[in-house]
Amino acid sequence: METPEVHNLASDADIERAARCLKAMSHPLRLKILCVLSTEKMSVQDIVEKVGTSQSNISQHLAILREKDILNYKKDANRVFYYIDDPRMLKLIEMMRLVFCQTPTF
Amino acid sequence: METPEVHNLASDADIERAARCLKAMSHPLRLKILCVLSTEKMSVQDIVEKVGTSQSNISQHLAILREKDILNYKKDANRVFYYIDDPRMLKLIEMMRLVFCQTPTF
DNA sequence: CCTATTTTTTAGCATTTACTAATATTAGTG
DNA sequence: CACTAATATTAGTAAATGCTAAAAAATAGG
Repeated sequence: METPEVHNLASDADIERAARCLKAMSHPLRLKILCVLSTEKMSVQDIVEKVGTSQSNISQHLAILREKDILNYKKDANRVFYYIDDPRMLKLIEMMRLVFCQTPTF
Repeated sequence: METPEVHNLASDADIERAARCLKAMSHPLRLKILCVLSTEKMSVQDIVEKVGTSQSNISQHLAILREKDILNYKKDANRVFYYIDDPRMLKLIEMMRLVFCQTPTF
């Protein structure tokens, strides 16, 4: 009996946090946004063009990522530039690429 | 539109696949199930005890993970043992642990 | 067969999600 | 100020999700 409970995402708090983050990443458009932003800071308009859906839709997805602290942003005059601040998030995205793309993985 | 576009989860197909997988992992109970199974094969009953919700609920979550090919299973008499088959999935879970737990982040 | 145990499936319902269309806000420009 | 461009917000609606409770399958043992 593991009394001290080791289910290796240590605590339930960790689990909740991770699940919330995964959920935020688990929509195709949001994942694509993250991929696009993993290499460069970008304005909403640019994201709209790269990702391809309505401006309103992108904005709503950006809001979700923003609220979950997955994206950060900086206003510049008329425009808003979004970017990924947290190195852990970058690492995670890189990991996804490793796992989900045409990869020999090991 | 799709110019030779590198948004680094290579294709939209990759994105869809990754998003579907992430979505499957993005529920606290399912994530906990995955964590628990990342070290050992386990019967449904054992998972119920480790994870903690109704048996029916666990079974439904297992079905979701199974249908997305995230979990594999083996029947043994009365019982069904679930396990993670894909080494990429194991790698991903390990990654989550690195990113979401008491982490040095790098 | 009858029964007990383990697991899956189903039904019903409340909640959340995602989208479109329309409107509002913010900032720059003439 | 009026006008335009960029972004955010709101409202409405259709679909998906997650849960509980109840019923069904599957398997083993007497």
